Amino acid sequence: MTVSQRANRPRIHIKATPAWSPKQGEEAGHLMLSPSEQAELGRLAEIVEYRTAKSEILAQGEPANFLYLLVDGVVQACHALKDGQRQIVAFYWPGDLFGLAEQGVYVNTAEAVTPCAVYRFPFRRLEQFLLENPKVQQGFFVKAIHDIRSAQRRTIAMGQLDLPRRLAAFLVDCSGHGRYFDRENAMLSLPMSRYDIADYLGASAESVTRAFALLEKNGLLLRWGPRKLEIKTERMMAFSGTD
Amino acid sequence: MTVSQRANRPRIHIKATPAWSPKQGEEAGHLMLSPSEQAELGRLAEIVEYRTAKSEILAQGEPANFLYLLVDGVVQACHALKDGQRQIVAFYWPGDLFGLAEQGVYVNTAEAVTPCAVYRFPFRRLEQFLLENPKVQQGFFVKAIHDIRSAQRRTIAMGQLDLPRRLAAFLVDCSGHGRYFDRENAMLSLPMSRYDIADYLGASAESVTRAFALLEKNGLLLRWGPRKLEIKTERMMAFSGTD
DNA sequence: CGGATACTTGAAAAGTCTCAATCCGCGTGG
DNA sequence: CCACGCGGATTGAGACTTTTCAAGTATCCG
Repeated sequence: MTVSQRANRPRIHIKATPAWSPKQGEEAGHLMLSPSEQAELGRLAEIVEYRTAKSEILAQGEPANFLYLLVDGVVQACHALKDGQRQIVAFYWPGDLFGLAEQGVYVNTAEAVTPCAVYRFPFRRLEQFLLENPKVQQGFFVKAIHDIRSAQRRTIAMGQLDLPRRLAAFLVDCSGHGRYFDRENAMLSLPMSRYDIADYLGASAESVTRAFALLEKNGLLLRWGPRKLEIKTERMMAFSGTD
Repeated sequence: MTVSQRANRPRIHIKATPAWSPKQGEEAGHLMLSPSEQAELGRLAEIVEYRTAKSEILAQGEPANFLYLLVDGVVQACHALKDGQRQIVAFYWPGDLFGLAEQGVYVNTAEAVTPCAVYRFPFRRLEQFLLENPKVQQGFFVKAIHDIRSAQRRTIAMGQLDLPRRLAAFLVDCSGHGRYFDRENAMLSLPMSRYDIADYLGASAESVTRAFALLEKNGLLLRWGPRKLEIKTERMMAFSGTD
């Protein structure tokens, strides 16, 4: 882990679909921040880089002092149960916020799936800043609502879809993140392992493999390697129930 | 459904556990609103009452013009899939907000489980009000974060817990809502049917019944009637994995 | 190139679903 | 007030999905 103070910082991009129709001038799928808001927000934060996969960024049960904005890479939020089982609650992609806390304590562990870079905001100062910048706070609010929707979609998938369909929905999801999906050849580079996918889908790794085999048999994808998949996007979406 | 303009309105109570430790003076588990904020917010809203169970409050796919605050009763959010399956995404209890929208359209259908009363806020005016009242907006933000946590807990339950445990967790949840749980006798009055519970837990109604039978056999509850349950709260929490 | 890890496959066991039949409880009308 | 009827709730049996455990194979990284 490296904390950097480099001058040349990436723009603050927060991904979110609004609850209401986007207003004119808004960049599709991203919150709109004015240059000065960008700058001030950026001043609150440090950039931190995690160079290796599986680096732990924050731990379930620890005091929560920071909110994180993922700039580059993929991060997973894991929740450990008493009996040792773990559920991957979410995968985060660039533009996502993470570091969910309850009563001052992190609810999940966040770890790097790939090497990654994050903005790290001290909670207290961020809270103060948001109070003084209602437009920005509204942006964070919209992002929170966006995340509620994602979480609900996931609940629906877990409750109603069988494993092959859940997997299909997951792959469609992954294909929405440009950095790992080459639209040209419909080639998806999965950053995470079968075990991670299994813990995300609430299934065993073996079942995930079997579900992959099924999707391949039905012509929804081709496995060029365990993590190199050619996706038949239309069929995949139709099958998963994702409209 | 009845829209009322009665002068004597209930207080606006929004239930939420904060992400950070509550500050002194905050009412435990509720957002803190000053009397004037209460009054102004109240002025934005209408009170609407739904006198019969199963009344539809808002419908999936319809244009979203209002955000709802549940004052009294129980409401469920149902999501219908293309193939006709339905998932109950959430049950709402007094103090909960509902009416989740995406791009101006409701994502779920909300219907009354019991007769109920709600505050109904026009989105646009509420949005404006929140921009002008950062403290209140922060409150709504905290509520949204609270709801993200609930949704994540649900994901974990769906992914990791078998049906009896999911049911136990659900019952523990229900027992947290005073109006339907008599702490004196540990007697829970379920407002919803087996089918509703099934669609909430992602299971069949028959399986839910069998799970009830199992919990009873193991001494975690007593069924006085299908919807009258004596809960052994400690054992139930221990079993469900709810700390 | 070798070793460790990740992935895949097979077979038996467990959990849940579906379908069908039955039972209960509550509100209605006689 | 009681009998009836209907929807909700329960129970049983067989089918199907997913898990678990065990073994084998591919892949990646040093």
